[in-house]
Amino acid sequence: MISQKAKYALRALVALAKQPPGQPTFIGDIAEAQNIPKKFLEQILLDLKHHGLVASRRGKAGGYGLLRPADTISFGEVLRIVDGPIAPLPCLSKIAYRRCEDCQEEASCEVRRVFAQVADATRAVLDRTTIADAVGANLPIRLREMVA
Amino acid sequence: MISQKAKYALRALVALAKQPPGQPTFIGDIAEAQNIPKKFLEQILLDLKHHGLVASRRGKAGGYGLLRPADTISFGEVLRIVDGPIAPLPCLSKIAYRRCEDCQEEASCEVRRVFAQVADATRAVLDRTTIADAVGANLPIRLREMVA
DNA sequence: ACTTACTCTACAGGGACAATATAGTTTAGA
DNA sequence: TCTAAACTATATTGTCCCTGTAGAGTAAGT
Repeated sequence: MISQKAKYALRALVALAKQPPGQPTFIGDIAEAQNIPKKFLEQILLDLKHHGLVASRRGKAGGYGLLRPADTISFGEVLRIVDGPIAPLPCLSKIAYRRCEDCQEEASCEVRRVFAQVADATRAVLDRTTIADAVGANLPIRLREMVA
Repeated sequence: MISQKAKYALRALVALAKQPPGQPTFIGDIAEAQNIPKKFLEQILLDLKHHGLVASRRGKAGGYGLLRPADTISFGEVLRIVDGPIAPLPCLSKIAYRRCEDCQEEASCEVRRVFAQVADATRAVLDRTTIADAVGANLPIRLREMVA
C-alpha cells in the first residue's frame, strides 16, 4: 500500500501538469478540486519543492507550478521522495540498502530472491511512467493522436 | 515494504518444506534456526494453521508441518493472510476492495491506472511463485536437474 | 502424574501516518 | 502604506499498526 500522502502528491502533480505552464496555481484550488486537506497539501508541495520538482511564488498572485517538464518526473521519483524506498525488503533497496539482521546469508535467502523479482517488476513500471504519461492517458483518443 | 511478520511466515514455511514430511517440526527448532522470536512465531504459525496451510500436533512429539504440498502454497496467498491485501491502493484490491473516498471517479483516475499495472506485475510474480519454487531454487544445480 | 509443547487472549511500547495548529514571511494590489 | 491572500515552517496531536511479551490453559506422549 502506498501512503495517502503519496497519492495526494501524485494527484497534485498531475493537476499541475494539466495547468497552462507559466502561471502558478493556488494550493487552495488544487486542494478543493482534488479533495485534499489544504494544510496537508502545503506540506507535501513544500517537500516536493525542496526536491526540485515544483516551484512556488508567494504573495497574492502566488501559487505552485511544475519546475521540470512533466515527462521527466517519474512516479518512482515521487514515491521515493514521499514514501521512501520502493523495495519490498530493506535488503533490496538501492537508495536505502539495509541488511536484514535476522537472516543468515543474503545470497541464499529464498525470500529475498522472490522479492527481488517483485522489486524489478515494480520499478519497471514506476520508473518508466511519468506524470506526462498519466496526463496523456486521460486525453480523449482523438486528442492523444494529435499530441503523438 | 512487507512486514517482518510476513517475512517470518515465509521463512518458516520454507523451513518446513525442507523438512521430511510426516514428522512434525518443533516451533523452537524453526525459531532458533531462522532467528525468529519463538512466541511471535507461535502466533504466526497458529494463524497459518487457521488458514489451512499447516497442521500441528500437540504434546511431547508435537510440532508443525505443511498441510498442503509446498507447490500449492504461493507467496501471494501467504502475504494476503499475514499482511492483508497486496494491491498498492485499496481501490485495486481484489480481496478487500474499498473505494478511495477522496477521488472523484475511478475510471478516470490517472494514479489508479498506473498502479493497476504495478499490481498486475506484482501479482504475476507472487501468485505464480510457490514455496516449492523457493526451496528448489536453492538446491545445488546438479540436484535441481535431478528433481526436474 | 509429569514434562513438553502447542493454544489462546491480552496487552504494552514504539513508531508511522494523517492531519491540525500556530506563528511567521512575502507579495500584489487598493 | 496597508492589508488580504498566499506560501513557509515547526510543533503537536490522536490514531492505528507493528513487533513482540506474558501468562494461563490444554493436550499428548512416557
